[in-house]
Amino acid sequence: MNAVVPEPADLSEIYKAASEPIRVRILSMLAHGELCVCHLHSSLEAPQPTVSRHLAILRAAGLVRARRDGSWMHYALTDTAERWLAPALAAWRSDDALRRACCGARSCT
Amino acid sequence: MNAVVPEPADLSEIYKAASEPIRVRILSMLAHGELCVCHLHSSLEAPQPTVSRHLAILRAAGLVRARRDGSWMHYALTDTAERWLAPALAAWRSDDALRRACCGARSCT
DNA sequence: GGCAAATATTCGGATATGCGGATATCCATA
DNA sequence: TATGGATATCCGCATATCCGAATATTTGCC
Repeated sequence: MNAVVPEPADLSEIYKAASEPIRVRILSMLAHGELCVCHLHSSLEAPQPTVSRHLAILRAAGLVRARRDGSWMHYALTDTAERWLAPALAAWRSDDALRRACCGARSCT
Repeated sequence: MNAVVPEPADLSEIYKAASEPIRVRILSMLAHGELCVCHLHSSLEAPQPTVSRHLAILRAAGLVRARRDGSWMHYALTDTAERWLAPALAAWRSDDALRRACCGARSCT
């Protein structure tokens, strides 16, 4: 039920969706490429419902899309996010140390 | 008392400050260059206290700086805004029709 | 000093947002 | 069909945000 990715009507809606620390970290991680929720969940060290809720907000804003693969959901940036946010996220990432933590010995892709 | 422009600690704080339609329009107009409040006020067709409050939010986030010139206050983007937002604002502006309305016969710079 | 224009701040109420915890749903496998 | 892992949604509460209206502050000028 999420085939159609809405295009935000206003740049402020894009920024509102990105205006939360966990959501910026999610977007920043996804700027590397597609990731499954368990990846995000363990890397962010945030409760799973919290991560899921933030992903839903990003999805509703048209910034990420979901792809089901068995029981896993893989999330990736949409073209909208690539266009309006990815340049800043890429520049931001280099100042940051987010992406070191990852899901360790987990078996998810 | 606003000489020191704070550097936001997190990209999400920048986006939060930009996550409101009027504030995006203000930032977009300032991307052309410095403007006085009366300019913004009449162009936006928003009440003056509303504009002033949004400018204070942008100032607290380190996205704009103020310069006094007589009774007028001129606002401009900071380097932070130029770096993290201006490219998107410039691209967005071309899709938009904001900057047509201006203060008409007003005498302010 | 007193006035008027430009700008900023405060106050109160309506609305929105984020979070933790509990629970529901979806899917693969036995 | 039953079970367990992965993910999503619902509920209730605390907090944050926005707006309009009123008021305060700053500045230039007489």
